[in-house]
Amino acid sequence: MLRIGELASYVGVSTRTVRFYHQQGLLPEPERNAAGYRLYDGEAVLRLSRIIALASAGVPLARVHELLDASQDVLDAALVEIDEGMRRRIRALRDDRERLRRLRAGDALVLPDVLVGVIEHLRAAGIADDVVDHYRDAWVLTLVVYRARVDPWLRDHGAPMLTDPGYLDLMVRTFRLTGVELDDPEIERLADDTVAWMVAHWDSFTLEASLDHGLDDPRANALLEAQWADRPTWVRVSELIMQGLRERGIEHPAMERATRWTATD
Amino acid sequence: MLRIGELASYVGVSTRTVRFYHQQGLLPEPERNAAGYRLYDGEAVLRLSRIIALASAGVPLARVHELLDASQDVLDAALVEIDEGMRRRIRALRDDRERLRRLRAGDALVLPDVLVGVIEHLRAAGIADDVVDHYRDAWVLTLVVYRARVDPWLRDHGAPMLTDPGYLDLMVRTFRLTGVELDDPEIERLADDTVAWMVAHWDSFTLEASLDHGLDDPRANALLEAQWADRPTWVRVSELIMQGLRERGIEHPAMERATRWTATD
DNA sequence: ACTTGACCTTGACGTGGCGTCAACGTCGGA
DNA sequence: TCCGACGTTGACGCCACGTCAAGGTCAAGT
Repeated sequence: MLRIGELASYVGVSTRTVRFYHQQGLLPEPERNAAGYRLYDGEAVLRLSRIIALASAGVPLARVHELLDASQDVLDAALVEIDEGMRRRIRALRDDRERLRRLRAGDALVLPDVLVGVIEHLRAAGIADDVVDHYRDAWVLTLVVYRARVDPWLRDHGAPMLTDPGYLDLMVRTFRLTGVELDDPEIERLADDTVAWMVAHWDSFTLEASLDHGLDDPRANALLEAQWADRPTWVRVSELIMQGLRERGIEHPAMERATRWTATD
Repeated sequence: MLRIGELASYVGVSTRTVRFYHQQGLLPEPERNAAGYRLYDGEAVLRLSRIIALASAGVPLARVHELLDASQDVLDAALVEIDEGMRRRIRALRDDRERLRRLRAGDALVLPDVLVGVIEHLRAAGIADDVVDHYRDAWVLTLVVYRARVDPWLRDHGAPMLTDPGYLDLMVRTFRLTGVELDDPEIERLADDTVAWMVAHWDSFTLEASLDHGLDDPRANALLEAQWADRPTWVRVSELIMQGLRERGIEHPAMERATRWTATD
């Protein structure tokens, strides 16, 4: 007859675990010797082995309880279901791991690939880290509050724009302006060039669709605008772009918001 | 400014989670309105997003706490380590799942493939389920108490024996004897044939090595013998085989144990 | 002005599968 | 006889929240 420590070491668990299984009613309490020590036989070893086999496969103890005395058919059906659950858990873990990988590649937060590309481009172009961080944070905020509306916009309009080399150049120029005086002549040149780029490309991804993001939650917008408030040069560029577009006869109700976003994106 | 419910729904967690993060010091307590409601700004959204990004990737909150204000280098190093941990967890889950799969194929307990094959052969040969179960349980017990010594034995000697069609026939005949009278003439015939098989095959996997399992823990052996005690025909076959081997001049200190095991295996 | 119903507050307890004391009794070998 | 390893029960701890309970507040509609 085995004592609890021997039993436990045979099947590779702790004595605490064995006693816990007794307490849960999974393993019947065996006979005791005069001192109150538990004494186990081969049957206990077998039952405990079955419990461990199921539990170590991730089956919750409550299910183990049901399955120990179930028929083979019930057991088989349950095992299929448990296997499916494990498959899902593995996939979830793999997804987590993939997110983690992109969390490294994608600058410590999970952003769509196209934005990660933009951010890397800006860093490679020598834009200061804190400036890029600020831009990244603006996107994170936007995605947090508008994920459902931004995802399709990014796919349909943002991606072609944000991967266009000409537009990326304009962005780099915008970011280089951070902190300069508001009457710097480059600001006006940049706004003009951006308007020119937009006009040249707007046939390909129609104006209205690209401008109307549908970002219409006032509370959320207040958050987002606060994020831009301490970047006056960017705001100035936006205003000039908006003005330039109006001069060319382009108007839209969502334009004020839209130009702010497309210009500094 | 956002209230806690808006903040929580933006980032996709419960209000309880946000309050919990406050309690843990992960997220600073924001200002309150006159009624005591928490009011959040964009910075809180960003910090909470970072927490969620890490936590939902499986990083323990204690680590999240460290990493939130860590340098990029420290963060990167930690993420590599966390990724490694996730890789291990995924592999462990996959192993569990594989064990679960074999737990179904392998008769509700995890046995080496060669034994699963034997058990399936016995079932296919029409041996009653409870008899096969008993045999399987004997193996489970053996593996539980002698895993380290049985695994190499199985690999070197058990596997060739237990996959030999002639030996499998002898096993089927042994199992068919379960429950017959001890003076049934088939018992003696079977013992003779088994001795003949052993003598014919013993050159190929030397006698001593195959007989000496090294199963020398008396407490464990008592368990195992109890498992055989209620199968008198099997024990009788063992004795006759041992006797037959002795008549042919084959002796070994471990023989009594060994023959019991090889004969009824 | 009043109601309604959704939201907010703090605090306490529950979850699962054990780990880890604490405070004590027993066993086996030197 | 003594020591150290082992056994007993009971209670609390862990993690990341979920879920009441017992109230107070807010915004919209009547």
